[in-house]
Amino acid sequence: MPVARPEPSDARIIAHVDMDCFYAQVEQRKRPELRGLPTAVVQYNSWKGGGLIAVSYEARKYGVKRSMRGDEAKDVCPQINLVQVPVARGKADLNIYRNAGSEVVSILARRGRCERASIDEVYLDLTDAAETMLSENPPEILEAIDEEALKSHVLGLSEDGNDNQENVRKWLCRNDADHRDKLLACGAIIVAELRMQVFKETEFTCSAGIAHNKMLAKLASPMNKPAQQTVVPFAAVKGLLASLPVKKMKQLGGKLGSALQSDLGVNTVGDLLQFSEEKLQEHYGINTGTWLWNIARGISGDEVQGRLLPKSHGCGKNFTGPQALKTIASVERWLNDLCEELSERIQSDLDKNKRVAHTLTLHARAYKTNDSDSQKKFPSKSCPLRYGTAKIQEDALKLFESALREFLGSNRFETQGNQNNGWGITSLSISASKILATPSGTCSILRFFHGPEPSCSSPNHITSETTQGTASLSSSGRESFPALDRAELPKLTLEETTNKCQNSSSDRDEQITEKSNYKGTCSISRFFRSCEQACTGIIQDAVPSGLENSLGLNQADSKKKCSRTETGINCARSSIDREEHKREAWNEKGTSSILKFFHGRSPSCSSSQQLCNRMIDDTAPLSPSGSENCTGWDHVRTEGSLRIDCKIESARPSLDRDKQRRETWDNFKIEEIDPSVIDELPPEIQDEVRGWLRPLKHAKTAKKGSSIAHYFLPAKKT
DNA sequence: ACGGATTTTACG
DNA sequence: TCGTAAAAT
Repeated sequence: MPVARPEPSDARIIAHVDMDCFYAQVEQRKRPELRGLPTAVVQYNSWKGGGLIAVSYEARKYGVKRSMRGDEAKDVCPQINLVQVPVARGKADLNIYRNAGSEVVSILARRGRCERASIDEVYLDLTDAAETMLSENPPEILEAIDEEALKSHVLGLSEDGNDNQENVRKWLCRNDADHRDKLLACGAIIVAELRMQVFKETEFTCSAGIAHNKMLAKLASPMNKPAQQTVVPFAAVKGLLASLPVKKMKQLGGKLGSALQSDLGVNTVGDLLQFSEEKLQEHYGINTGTWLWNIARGISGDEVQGRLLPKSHGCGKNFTGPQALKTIASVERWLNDLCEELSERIQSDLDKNKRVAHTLTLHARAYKTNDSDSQKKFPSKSCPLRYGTAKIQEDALKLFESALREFLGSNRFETQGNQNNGWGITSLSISASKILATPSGTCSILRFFHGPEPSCSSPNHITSETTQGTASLSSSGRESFPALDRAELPKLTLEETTNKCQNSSSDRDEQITEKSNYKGTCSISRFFRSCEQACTGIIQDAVPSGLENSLGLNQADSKKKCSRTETGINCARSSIDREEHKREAWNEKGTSSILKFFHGRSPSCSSSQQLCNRMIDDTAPLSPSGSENCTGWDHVRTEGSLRIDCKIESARPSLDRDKQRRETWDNFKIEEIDPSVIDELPPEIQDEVRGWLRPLKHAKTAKKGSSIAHYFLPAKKT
C-alpha cells in the first residue's frame, strides 16, 4: 500500500482504539462467571484442543499465547477456561463478535469521524472535538479531570514518580504548552470519556493511542494494555521511532520489512533516516520510497475514512489434509452452506443498512496430484451478485466449476462423477463485495428534491455511513450539530410522497423536449424518477420507527473533494436548513443544463418495482436471447425480507398499466447518459449517482448487454 | 482508466 | 491455526 499522503498543515488529533482480547471479552460478557478468570477462545476443538484466537489478560499471566493449541494452554495454565467459537453450518461463526464490534463502533463514532479498521479497532479523527474543547472548555479550567484521563500514559513524560496521575494532570493542563500538545490533551480527555462510555454501555474495555496521525496512534494503542491509553506528543515522536523495530510498523510486518533489513540493514525505523528519499525510491519504487521516507519521520497524512461498515463480507472454510474435498458433490454441499451464511449476512446488511452488494467472488485452494504443474493456483472467479440464497448457491457453483475446469486444464473433469483426476480442494471461500449504499443512497436524491424524509430511516443501525458524521462535524470547526431526531420530522405518507414526486415533475413538463441531448435528458430523467420511486418502495418496507439512518454521501466520498472545514459543511446534511438552502442554491443556478433534465417527465418512464426486482432478489436469469420477459411489479415475490408490494404503483393514478408493464429496466439505456452531466448535479448526490452508474457501466462490455438488466444476470460460462 | 485476479498484510 | 478483512499489485 505504502503510498505517501501529504500531511495536512494543521495538526490533527487522531485516536486508534483497540479492544482488549476482544473475543475473550465477548465470551466473558456472555458468561459472567468467566470474568476475571483465565479464559481463551478456541476454534475447532478436535485437534489438540483447537487453536487459540483470543486470550484474556488473566490467562496471559500464565504464559498462554495466542496461536497456542488448546492443549498447550492447558499445560501452562491448567485452570484455563477454553470457550469455543460458535459453530454454524459446520464452520466457525463470528457473527457474535461482529455484532459486538458494531456496538462499540456506534459509541466511538459519537465524537468525530470514525473508521472501522477491523472487527475490533477503529480510528477516530477528533480534531474538531478537540479544537472545540480547547476553545470552550480547556483542561486548565477544569477543576476535575476524569481519572481515566489521568491514567493516560504520555510518551516522554517520566513515570517513575509516586504520583504519576499528578504529573499527567499537569501535562494535560499545562498552560504554556504547544497548541498541538494542548489539542492532544483535549483528545486524551475525549478518548477517556469515550472509553468509559464504551465500558458503561457494553462492559468491554479497550485501549487507545492518541497522536497526530493514524500511524502514530496505531503504534501507541497497544503500548499500555489492557484498558489504558497512550498519548504521543509531537516531541516524543523521534524518540519513539528511533529504536522501534521496523517490523512493528504497520505495513512493515511482512516482506517489505524483511527487505528493508536485508537490503539496507535497516533494523529500526530510526535507521531509515539515513537514507535519502531517492535512495528509498530506487529500492522500493516511487510510492513506497516516499512513504518510507515519511514514516521514518513520523509523517503520515493518511486520513480517517468515515466508514463504519465493512466493505465486503466473506466466509470460508479450510479442509486440511485428509479432509480435502474430492467430489463436486461435497464441494457443492459446503458451498451451499457458505452461500447460505453469506446470503444471510448480505441480506442483513441490506435490511439494516440499505446496502447492496454487487459482486460475488469465489476463492479456493486446491492441489493436484500426478500433474506436470501441480503447483498451479486455483483461480478466483467473480460474477454479478444476485440476491437470494438459491441464486447465490447456483452462481457460486458455476464459478467453482468454471475455475476447476481452468485449474485442471487439459485434464478434463467428470462433472457429475464421484471420481476425480487427483484434485482436492483444501479451502473454499466466497465473498460479496462492491457494496453500495444504493437504495439508501437514492434517498439522498429523494431528499434533495423533497426535503428530509423521515421514512428514510433505517430500523436500528447506527452503523450506517453518514449518521455519525453529522454529529460533530461542523463548518467552522466550532459549532457541532446535535444528532437530529428524524422521528420528529413530519412524516410524509406514501401517497403524499408519490404525489409530490409527480407534481414536482409534472409542473415542469412542458420544457422537456428541447435540445439535442434529448436522449440523455430523457434517460437521466427517467433514471432519477426510478431512483426516487425505488427509494420510496424500499422505504415503505422499512422497519418502523427507530433511529435515523444515514442517507446521503458517505464521509469518505465527500472528503475526497473537501478540505477539512468544507467537509463539515457537506457532511452536516441532517440539518434541514442546510439541505434546503443547498437545494435552493442549486436550483438558482438555473442555467445548468441539467436542470432541464428534471423539468420534464414522460409518464411511462421507470418503475421502482422493476428496479427493486432487479436489485434485490428474484431476478430471473437472462435467457440466451437476452429478451426474457421482465416480470414487472405485478410479479409476486415470496422470498427475501425486502418485499415491495404494489402500493406504490397503485398509488400512482391514471397510468396505463400496459404501458407500465412494458417499461422495464431493459428499456433503460444507461449508456445514453452522458457521464459529464453528473458534474452538473448537486455535489451531494454526484457520488451516489456515480455509484449507481459505475458498476452498471460494465454491463456495457458484457456480450450483448446494452441494458442494465445484464448486470444483474447470472454468470455466464466462458 | 479500469476491473478482475492475485498477493500481501494484519489480527482475534 | 483458521476465518476474515483491507489494500496493493
